[in-house]
Amino acid sequence: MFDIKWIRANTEAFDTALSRRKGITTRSADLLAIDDRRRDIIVRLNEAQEKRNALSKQIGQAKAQKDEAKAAELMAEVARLKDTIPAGEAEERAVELELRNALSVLPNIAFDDVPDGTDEAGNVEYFGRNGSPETAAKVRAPRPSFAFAPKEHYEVGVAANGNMDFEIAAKLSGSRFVVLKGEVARLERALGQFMLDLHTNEHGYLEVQPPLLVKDDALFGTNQLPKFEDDLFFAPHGDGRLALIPTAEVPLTNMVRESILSEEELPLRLTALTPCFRSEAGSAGRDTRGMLRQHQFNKVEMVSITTPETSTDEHERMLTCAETVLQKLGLHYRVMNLCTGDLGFGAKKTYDLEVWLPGQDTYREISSVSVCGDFQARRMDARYRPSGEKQAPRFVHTLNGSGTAVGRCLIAVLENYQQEDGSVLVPDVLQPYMGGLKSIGGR
RNA sequence: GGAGAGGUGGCAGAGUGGUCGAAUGCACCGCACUCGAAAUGCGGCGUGGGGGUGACUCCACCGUGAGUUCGAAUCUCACCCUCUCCGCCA
Repeated sequence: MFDIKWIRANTEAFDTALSRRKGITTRSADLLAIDDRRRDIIVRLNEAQEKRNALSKQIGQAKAQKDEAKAAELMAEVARLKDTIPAGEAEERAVELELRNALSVLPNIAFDDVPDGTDEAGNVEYFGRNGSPETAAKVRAPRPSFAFAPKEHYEVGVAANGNMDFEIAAKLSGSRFVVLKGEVARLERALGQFMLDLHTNEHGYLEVQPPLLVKDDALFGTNQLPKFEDDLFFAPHGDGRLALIPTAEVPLTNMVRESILSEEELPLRLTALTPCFRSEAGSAGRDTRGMLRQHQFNKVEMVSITTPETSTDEHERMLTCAETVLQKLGLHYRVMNLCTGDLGFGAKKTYDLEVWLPGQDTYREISSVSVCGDFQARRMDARYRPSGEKQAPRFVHTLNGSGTAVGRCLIAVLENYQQEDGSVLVPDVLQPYMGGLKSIGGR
């Protein structure tokens, strides 16, 4: 969410930046008109309150001096303000809500180095700071070659023979659910454990087990509300409701909401392995086969809370953390710098990791790493106090990234490591998590 | 679910109708003392929003929301949360 004062001081920059965003017609003038009304109301209200306060103080003094006549006279004077103050307060609340509502539906503005574009076709491949296709090729696994036609993940023998069961899942829960069994279930677990261990042991993230049900306020903080309510599952609770988290970004990021951290605590790096729940409204017909797009999936999430000065560096660092997962798994992938048309609501810049799926003969998103600036911090009221000289609190910057989507990573392993006989080789780094198994689904 | 206690500034903790945005302690910052540090002394130190070129000034905020009152941290009501005990339970 934007700072109206900043908009007022930077109308042109704001309008130019916002016009890069798809389908947004709001401009600074619309917002400043609301703010002008707000200020008018505040000025009038404050004057009335000041008068009331001054008179009330005099009443107290008059009563202390036992001057009842004067007190009565003053009370009559205050009485004339009686209606204007509550009315003014109601007006102020209304216009402040109006401004907040107008601001809260506006997407973040993109960094200058985010490419323009209307959809994913406008995304630009990224090879890291000072990177190139050559430097990337040194650390990334090459695209695998097959002596046979590689199958899609749900067709690979070890999965197709009942260990990835969509029929049973449909009986339990309907479409877009899956039941994993046996070695495939274990592989899913191994992937999650591997990623979590990597980020906690080598990347400095703190492991967190957050609630999977959250309040509306938390969802507002990380931009799911008010605009993306349809993507969520809700559970009734008391007179209200709780939402099943669509990503651990929600609880992890909101852990700092309504607080003032000390600068020494930053950067705060949090990670969690959780199920994620998405209703996938509007995705009817997309990716209906296999477990690419499910209502429930596991994901390892990384969240960083930083100072404004360090957030862009942290973004590159977080990208590297996510890439390391795929590098260690020996999976081929590419990184895309998302264009303005594909950028998420709260992001200033996003890198997508797209893993190679030989069965689909295409790249598919497996991780999304975003820097949000102070956009979410304003919504959450999450600040930090700079160290050193006495300084006012400032909003933190927030970042989030998948490290990575476990379900999709399972797909990638099945497709990339499949053998002609339907078995799947276990990547070296996963073998300790698989009791030393080098292959699954073999005879 | 039942009973009781409580929610005040970064933390602890006073404050039960007016001069309280709020004592005191800790933490923090500055200065003094010191070779330096500790200790000590002095001073400073909440957040947000208006107005003013500025010095400055006004308003709001003591869990949240309503209410009583000329005036509410303080009184009333509802709700939320935390803690203790009991019950139930993975």
